[in-house]
Amino acid sequence: MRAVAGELGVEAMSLYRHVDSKEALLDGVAEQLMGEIEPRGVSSDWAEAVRGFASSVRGLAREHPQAFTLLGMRALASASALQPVEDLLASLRAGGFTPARAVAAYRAVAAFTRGYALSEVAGFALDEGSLGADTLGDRFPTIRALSRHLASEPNQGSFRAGIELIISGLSAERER
Amino acid sequence: MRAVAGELGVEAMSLYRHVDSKEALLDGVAEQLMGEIEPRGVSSDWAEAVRGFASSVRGLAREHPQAFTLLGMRALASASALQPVEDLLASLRAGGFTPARAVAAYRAVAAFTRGYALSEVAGFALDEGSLGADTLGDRFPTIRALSRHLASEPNQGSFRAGIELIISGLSAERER
DNA sequence: ACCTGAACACCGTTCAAGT
DNA sequence: ACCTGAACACCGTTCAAGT
Repeated sequence: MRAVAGELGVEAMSLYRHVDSKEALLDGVAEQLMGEIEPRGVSSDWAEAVRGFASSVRGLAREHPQAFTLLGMRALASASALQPVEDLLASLRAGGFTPARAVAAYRAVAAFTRGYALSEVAGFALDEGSLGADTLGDRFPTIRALSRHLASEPNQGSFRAGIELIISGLSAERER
Repeated sequence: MRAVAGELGVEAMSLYRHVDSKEALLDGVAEQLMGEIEPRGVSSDWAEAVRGFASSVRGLAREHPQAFTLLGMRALASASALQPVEDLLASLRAGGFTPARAVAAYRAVAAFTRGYALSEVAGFALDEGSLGADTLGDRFPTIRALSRHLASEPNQGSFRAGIELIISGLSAERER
């Protein structure tokens, strides 16, 4: 609070005229962050809407890695934070998903995206350097054998592959 | 630190004999938490290994919701935290995934699981009560229409559905 | 209405000193 | 080797008082 106030050229106590507590202020930051996602409207292609939602959220994480952490364990319910959710759900419904399946699809996409973005911000950190190579070889032969792949930069590819996996699963489900 | 020390019947400064800082202590808690997952060994059924990994991690979140938050933004690399990862990767390799595809599959599963568990701990909070019903109806018609489904308790079903989606996507990919 | 001084009850951490 | 007293430089927050 003191730092924020300092940035505004004011004393810490002044902030309490405008927010109830530090936690409420951080809630506001998180909502503001989600509000940065530019609305895409309802897409006629549900898979494209999934890709758009996911890459928008990941973009937030890359632009504001510190603040993104706040989204990790907060349930947002402000108007600005809900627009992207509305658009995605509407696209899924328009794409032929039943209400129950649209919600399930949304949750799967949101969970993957949130988890991936947080992992990326934290650093995946399974490269060979971060462990004693000896115990690694003995106890974790597979991790050792795959260390080259695990160490590769968390890149666009690995993220895209994940959402395509989910989209592929959703397509299969939709056809049944 | 003062609270932890109190729990141990000791003064706060004593802890610094054993840990470098509060952050290091929290790293230790996170690693201990992951270490609570009982090893399942290498499964001959990769899909079953995916289900086991995912439900183990989610079980952690439900048993220790507060501590689980620590996993949200930490990259773990301790031996105890790596055993479940080793087992899953080994099962995927044994199941016929190439090194690159096994790593991609692991990342997708881990990201979804982490994201879902964190959302569940935070509370999904998209029920009708958490928003002014008026603005909801006007600006977010789809959320409003789906509010009954969105409000439903984050249950076993919604989680299972998500991993089955990923497993289904992985199966399709594996066959290509 | 908005800001501030002074104060309260805390933090994590260091360091010299104790046993 | 392990613990502690005292102290430092901080926190978030309240409240009466200022303009």
